[in-house]
Amino acid sequence: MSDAFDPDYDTGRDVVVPATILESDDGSHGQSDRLLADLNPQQRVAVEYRGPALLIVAGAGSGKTRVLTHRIARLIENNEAWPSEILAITFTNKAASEMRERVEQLLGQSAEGMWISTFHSACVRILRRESEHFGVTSGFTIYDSADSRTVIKRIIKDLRSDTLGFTVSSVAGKISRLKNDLIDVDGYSRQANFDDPREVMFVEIFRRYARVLRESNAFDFDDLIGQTVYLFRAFPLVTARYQRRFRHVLVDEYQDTNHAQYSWIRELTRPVPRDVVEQVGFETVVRGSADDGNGGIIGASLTVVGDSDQSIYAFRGADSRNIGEFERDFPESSVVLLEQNYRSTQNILSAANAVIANNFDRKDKKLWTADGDGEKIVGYTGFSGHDEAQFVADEIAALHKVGMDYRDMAVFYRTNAQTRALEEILIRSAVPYRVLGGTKFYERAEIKDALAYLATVANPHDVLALRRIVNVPKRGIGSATETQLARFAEANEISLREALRNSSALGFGPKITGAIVQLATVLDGASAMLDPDNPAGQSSIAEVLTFLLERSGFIDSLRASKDPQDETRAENVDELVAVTREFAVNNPDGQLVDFLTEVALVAAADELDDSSGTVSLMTLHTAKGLEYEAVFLTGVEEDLLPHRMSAGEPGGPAEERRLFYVGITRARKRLFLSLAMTRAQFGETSVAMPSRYLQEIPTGLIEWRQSPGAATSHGGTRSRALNPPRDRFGHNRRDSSKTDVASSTSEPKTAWTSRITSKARDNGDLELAPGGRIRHLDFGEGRVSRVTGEGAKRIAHVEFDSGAAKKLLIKIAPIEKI
DNA sequence: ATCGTCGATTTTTTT
DNA sequence: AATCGACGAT
Repeated sequence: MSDAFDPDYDTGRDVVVPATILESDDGSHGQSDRLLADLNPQQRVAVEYRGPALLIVAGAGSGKTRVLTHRIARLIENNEAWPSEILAITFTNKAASEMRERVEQLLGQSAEGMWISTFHSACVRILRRESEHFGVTSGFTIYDSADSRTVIKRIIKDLRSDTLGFTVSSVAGKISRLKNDLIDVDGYSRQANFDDPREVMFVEIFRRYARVLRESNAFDFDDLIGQTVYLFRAFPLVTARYQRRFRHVLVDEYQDTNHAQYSWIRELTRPVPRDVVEQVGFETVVRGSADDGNGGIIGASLTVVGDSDQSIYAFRGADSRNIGEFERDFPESSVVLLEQNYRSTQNILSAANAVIANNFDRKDKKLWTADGDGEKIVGYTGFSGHDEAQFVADEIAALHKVGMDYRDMAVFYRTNAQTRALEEILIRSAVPYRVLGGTKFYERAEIKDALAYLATVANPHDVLALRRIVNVPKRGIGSATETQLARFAEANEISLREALRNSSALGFGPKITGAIVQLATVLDGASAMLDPDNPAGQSSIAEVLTFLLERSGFIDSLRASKDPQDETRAENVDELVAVTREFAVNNPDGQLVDFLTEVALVAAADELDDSSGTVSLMTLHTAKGLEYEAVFLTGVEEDLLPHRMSAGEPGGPAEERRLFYVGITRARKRLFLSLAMTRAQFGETSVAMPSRYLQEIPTGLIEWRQSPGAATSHGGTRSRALNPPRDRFGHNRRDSSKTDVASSTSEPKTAWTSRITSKARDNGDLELAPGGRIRHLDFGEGRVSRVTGEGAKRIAHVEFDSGAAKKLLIKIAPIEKI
């Protein structure tokens, strides 16, 4: 995203009122009717209403994105606003790009100049522009939560605060909550009780944390919002440029905004008083409608869309009261209610309505559809998590058989840990799937290492990044050496980076000194490659990254390693280089910091690739805002949904219910609710109880393939009668006898386990290494050339003696070592 | 400084 | 089950 943005730019061009505006007063001109034609009456009001503030209460699937995009398009098409006067805030990057696309589609032109982005992206953009007002440079690093935790971990260790019961997560959570409430160290200490040693310690931790970030020229996620609010409040003249530019502010998922985000919106939509206008001395005249008639500028028009029933982020500071109190906060506001649902069948909606009705402190709202009841919700109680997973896999296969695309199906779960069983079974059942937001690509250690190299180049002050790579690959720089370097830097008041360069003065052994100086040279060399004054010209990000990876020895150490996983890691790093190239194509003017920003702000749902043709697996949180033809909501059990951890928290069970509600309302045609009677966790198996939320669904809406009661009282025998095995997947038939033999020793005498194991062979963790020989049932003997992938998805690349080269999924391929 | 082993601890959700 | 940290051996 190139930043050719200037807040003063082009808002004032429109001193002449376009003729279309005069015409539009009676709402009857032809051109824009196209934008209203396919809207219901409420949606129309939401699109056409003009006023200082509008709250659109949009039930699930009621077409809120449609309303927002049409509203924006209409503002533009009617010449009520220039594209640059629009600011639309969404929750994820995916939602933002989707909205941009749809607006462009409606307008038939590019939406250039509009800001359609997430809170965090918008804040980064503002902060980088205005960084001169802070003690940071525009090249600041963004610390993700893992980075924050690393910093906190070191502080806790240094201060030995674990003796007072401080843990990384408790401190990280508290700091995050404070920042979301716009409370900084000083603000906190003002009301802290200093008689309490824990309080004193916390203040000290908080203070050090803030200092580390400041010295590292870094912001954490929460700072991005909080510091922007601070900027808005402290520098009215700066803020006025944004307040003047953005005449129409639209916010999606308003129920998930926290206090900092709320304040951000508040500041941005404030009127600009006359004296500020005069001080700034805007060169251009403001659009007539923004003139308050007294030399000032009226506040921007604010449109928020939300549904308090879908508020599922209270745990991290989201305050759905923001939506409840909108009318009080913005006195001249209006409210539009969207209840007609265009997504799901009535059976699904009735279930959702019945469940959410149990939350008492809500405005009553009932979703309805004109599209009929549809099929019943299917319920299934498995005996174990694996049995449940098998049900999911079977139903997916059945749906696929009758023509449903894999990409139209999704499996939801409360916790990421539940993916294990699901993945195992889906692999065995040959169902193509993707896990969204599991261990993300950018969270892998080797990727974070490579990115840390880039971060040290982009931001030489970034101590965390430098410390991360100082001994990666192993250079013989252990903690002792590192501590000495840090002390040296502090004593001489130089940066750690500078200390590295001058390390020969420290009297380390020649080997270590050489390694340190070599690292400093590589980093400086990379910096030079990006120097705009470099006579050789600036290098691309990919070139810099490749330079760093090669000269530092990082990539070689991975390639030379004996650990077979390092080969995969090297491939991941190569993949990262490819990502930088792709970034350069999409962002011709993109600088290194822009790349690092983009990488830091990707969310789980952003990974979604609609064209992938696979079933999507994700947590219920990630699922918000998405929809699928068929949805499998798994693990509907007590202690899981609602989660055990939510029980103690005030409002916890209600929030969990909303989570369940969000899951239900993602489904268009088919909804499957499943649970297991026993679930493995911490490596132990415990008994699970059906979720209380299940009882809240009218019994007539669910057709139980195996009800919780039946599963308990009749053991496994009943399940097969009710749920006869379907035939599919003939490809393993030939070695089925072998599988039976292998599993017969340990197989309990219940029918349900055999349902799973007889399906496909399982080589489990068969160890294969490059160079090894194997025999394949069909292809004969061959040599393994390499092994890629991890866990259940490990793939052997085999060159068969017949000459054929094949890639085989190790877990299920009919192969054996020879 | 690095590697290996043992034991503790973990799992709620994420921009 | 799997990761992480502490500790001891090399």
